[in-house]
Amino acid sequence: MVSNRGGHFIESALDYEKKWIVKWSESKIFEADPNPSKPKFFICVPYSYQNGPLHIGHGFTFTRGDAYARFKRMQGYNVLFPWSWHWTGEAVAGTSERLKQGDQLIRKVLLEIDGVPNEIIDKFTDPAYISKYYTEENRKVVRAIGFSVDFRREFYTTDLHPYYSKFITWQYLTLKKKGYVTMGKHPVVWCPHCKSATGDHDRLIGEGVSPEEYTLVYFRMDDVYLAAATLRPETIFGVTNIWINPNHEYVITEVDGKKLLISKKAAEKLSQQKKNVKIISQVDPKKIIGKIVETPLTGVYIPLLPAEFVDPNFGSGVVYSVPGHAPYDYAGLLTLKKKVAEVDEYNIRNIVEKIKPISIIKVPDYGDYPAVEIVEKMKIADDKDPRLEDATREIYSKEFHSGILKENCREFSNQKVSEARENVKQKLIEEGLGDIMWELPEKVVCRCGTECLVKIVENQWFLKYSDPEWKKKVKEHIMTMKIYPEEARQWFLNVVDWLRDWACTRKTGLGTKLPWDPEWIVETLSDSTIYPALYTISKYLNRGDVKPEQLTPEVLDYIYLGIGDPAKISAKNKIDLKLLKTMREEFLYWYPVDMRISAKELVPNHLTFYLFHHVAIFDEKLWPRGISVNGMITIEGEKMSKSRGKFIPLKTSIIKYGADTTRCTLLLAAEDMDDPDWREKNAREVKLMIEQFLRVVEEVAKAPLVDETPVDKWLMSRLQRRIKNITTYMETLKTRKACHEALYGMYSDWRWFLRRTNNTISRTAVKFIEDWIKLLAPFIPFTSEEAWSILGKEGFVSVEPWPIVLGELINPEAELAEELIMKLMDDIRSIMDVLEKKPNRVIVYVASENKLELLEEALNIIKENEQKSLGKLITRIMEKLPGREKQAVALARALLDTVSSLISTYKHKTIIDAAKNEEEIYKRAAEFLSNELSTQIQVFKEGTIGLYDPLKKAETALPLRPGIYIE
RNA sequence: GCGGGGGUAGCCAAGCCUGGUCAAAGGCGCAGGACUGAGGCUCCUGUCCCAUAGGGGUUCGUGGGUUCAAAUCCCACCCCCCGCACCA
Repeated sequence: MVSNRGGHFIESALDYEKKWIVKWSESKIFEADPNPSKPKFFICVPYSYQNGPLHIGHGFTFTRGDAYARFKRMQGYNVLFPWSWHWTGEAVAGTSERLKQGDQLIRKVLLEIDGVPNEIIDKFTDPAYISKYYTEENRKVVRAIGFSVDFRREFYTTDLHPYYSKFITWQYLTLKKKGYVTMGKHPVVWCPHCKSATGDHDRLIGEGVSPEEYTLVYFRMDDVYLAAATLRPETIFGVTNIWINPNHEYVITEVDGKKLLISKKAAEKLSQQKKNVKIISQVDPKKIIGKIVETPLTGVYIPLLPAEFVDPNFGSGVVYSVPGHAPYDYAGLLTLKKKVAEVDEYNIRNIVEKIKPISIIKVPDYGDYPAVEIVEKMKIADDKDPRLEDATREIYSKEFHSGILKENCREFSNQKVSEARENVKQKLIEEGLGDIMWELPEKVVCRCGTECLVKIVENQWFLKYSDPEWKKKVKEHIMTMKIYPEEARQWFLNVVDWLRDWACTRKTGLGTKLPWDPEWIVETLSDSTIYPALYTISKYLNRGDVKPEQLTPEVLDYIYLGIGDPAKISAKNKIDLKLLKTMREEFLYWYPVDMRISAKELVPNHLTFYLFHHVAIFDEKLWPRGISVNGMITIEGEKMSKSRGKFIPLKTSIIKYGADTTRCTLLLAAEDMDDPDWREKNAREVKLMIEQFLRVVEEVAKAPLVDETPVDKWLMSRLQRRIKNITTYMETLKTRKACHEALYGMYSDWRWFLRRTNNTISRTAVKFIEDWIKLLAPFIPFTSEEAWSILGKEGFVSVEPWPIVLGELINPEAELAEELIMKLMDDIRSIMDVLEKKPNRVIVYVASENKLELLEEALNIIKENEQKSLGKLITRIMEKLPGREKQAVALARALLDTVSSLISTYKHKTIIDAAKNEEEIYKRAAEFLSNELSTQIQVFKEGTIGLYDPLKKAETALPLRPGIYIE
């Protein structure tokens, strides 16, 4: 067990961050034990592979998880947020191997990017040491960034860990028992030199290339079959001849009792894919040119012709020719017809002349012979033209997606090309006239420099994800889960559909041995599916209450499945009965997992496997309840890459900016499945904002308080809206919006408040600040704790109750009044801008009472028929204000604008009341406005006797839209 | 190719599901002003084009369509990112 010692903190940028790490740790507030009086919430993130330092990409996902955990904790849930480390896999072993071989590049990356100290790097030749080293390092980072983890439950994977492998052993025995693990074979990209599968990361050339399935089609020539490899077996109805390359070596081999004629290279390849491949004899290809062979299924006799475009290193080195539908084949014929000498040498002139394309596929946009058409259209003259690749791709794709076999295709006639392909293949194999051959579509070269080929690995263990019943259960469960964002749900469903059996064992690397076949190790993605269940009991194991060897399958059967008699199990395994029952209860208390948060790259693999395994093993009510996925980090707009230096360890940004700034910058970077972009500039801005927040709190803490200010009601009302929004956003994992509103939204309200009160702070305003601190606590917990203590509060804000909306404090009247003031200020300003001169004074004319009816009219009209409201309102205005017909249109439009902007936020009555109080509202704000605008503001009501109104602006006044005169 | 996501003003990035309140939130950058010994920080104002009274014009990848009304709905197209298996 990796020790759980504290005290080794990395240097954070900020002293107060270090302080709170210690306080949290000492107070144990994040350690979670079952508490029947509280609702539980189990949240987790996938553990990270320990082959390098945690980087800001991890930071993004994990901070979302932590923010959510903190939010739920403040909401009163008993939150379990555990942590562990993934050691399983082959990559670390690869690093060790490369280091042993003296690979300077890997050494450089380890030293310079990962920051491994020079004096210990030689120990990295031991894979286990690497994972151990990073686990120790990364634990410090997890603490430093303030994740609210219950560290008592920590573990790491593989059989290097005393009890993890016991858990995996139980898991695989259970899966096997239920029939979800089967044995089979599968093709892999293989290095003949290294004698191992060559994964993407182990390749010099050919990243992303995977084996493709070709069909071998057998053309009989006496007792030998020419085995042509094709991606399009359905085209054998259009075959006119066979191509071989006369300038290369061909052999006759015996495969499964049949004699096949293929290129020498193909025979070597095939020997990796089939048992008992024997080379019987060499064949001189020149000597068989012109011979006639029999087509399978149709029995048609066709000739064997020479073609240089046939690559003997690809496929079987034998190609059957379909000139009507394959551009290469048609071009091959054209070429051959021009090579008079060669044709005569083989004495095949007669044969060649007679060959005509055969049309077998109907396809839109083309006639009977698409290959002929495209070759002619592109003016391709011979089979060496590189554009044949494009032509082939075009025809291939077109025919696959929209082609239908014609009447001359026997029982396959009228089938879609996409269906017929599979059917013809099956038929050929059934009849013993075909087989499957795997081939790499592009060259792949192993890191060792050897060219790779495809090998069929035998006796491989698979997880049977193809099982339709299993799939069905998983899909049904996906339909009922909480998935954020919603778009991910369809993705999951697609993945389940598409998933094939998964090779779940490996021969090399770190991991846990397959219990019934210990020469295999359970593969990395397959040993990390239901481990959240282990968290529920791991604290007892870490404490030594249960010894690893006591974790037998029957003990785990009881804890996780409730199978067996606890008394007997207790006696047999010498586990205290009470403890055994406690573990069962604790598992049932925490399970299921309520929320798992991860990057979207894990949707097609880990997260889906996670669902499959839970569905396979546990009772339905223990299946995962929620998943949230997020995007993947880019750095300054570019993809993360160690070799290009686009890599920022979390530790680096914590040291540079502090933990809270790092957290907040990440959270603000993206939402849903969008990819967050880390920009140093953003981090600097966020840091300033956090400092500003702390300054605000300090000022409030010192400020003399008044009992009340006129905008308190407004402030409290705004606060309620903010609480509501932030809470809703958090509930749906909209962490960016939530964090943004908590930081910037709250700040903008606070600024307006200070402006309006001329920096006077009331007791109510302190309440606003308190809630602000709480609302920020999930995102910037260190700063929030610090702020909480600056305010003189006891305890930890991390465990304070989350603010709830107090309905009685929602005050639309107050909000609308402020909105009117802002609007008036804007209007006055925009006029001042146009005037471009310093005004002496501004007079505001509030509409007279008799215009209130117009407002009401406008509200009703909009409500009832939004379509012709303008016309109606114009009519009403003309009735109401006779003699003002000229202005009616403008007035109506202005009124409608004003009203329609308010109607969605405020109730009818609120708007009317505000209009009634309009004069009062402006008069109360007159001093404020005068200061803001640096001029004298006077407020009068339209119709006041002796009103000073040189521009007749009072007449233009409408309710909620006063007339303005500037001089 | 298949599947998923996306293209919004100088940049980043909301809005799109539930059409009108959108010239379009917020942040940055830039400009002006306040504060300051000066700066930094902070605060205010402006930042598509035109306009000497709160106005008008043209914008949300491209092209069509639906609608009284479209960044928002529908169709087609172009472009970008991610995953596609034995790799964590």
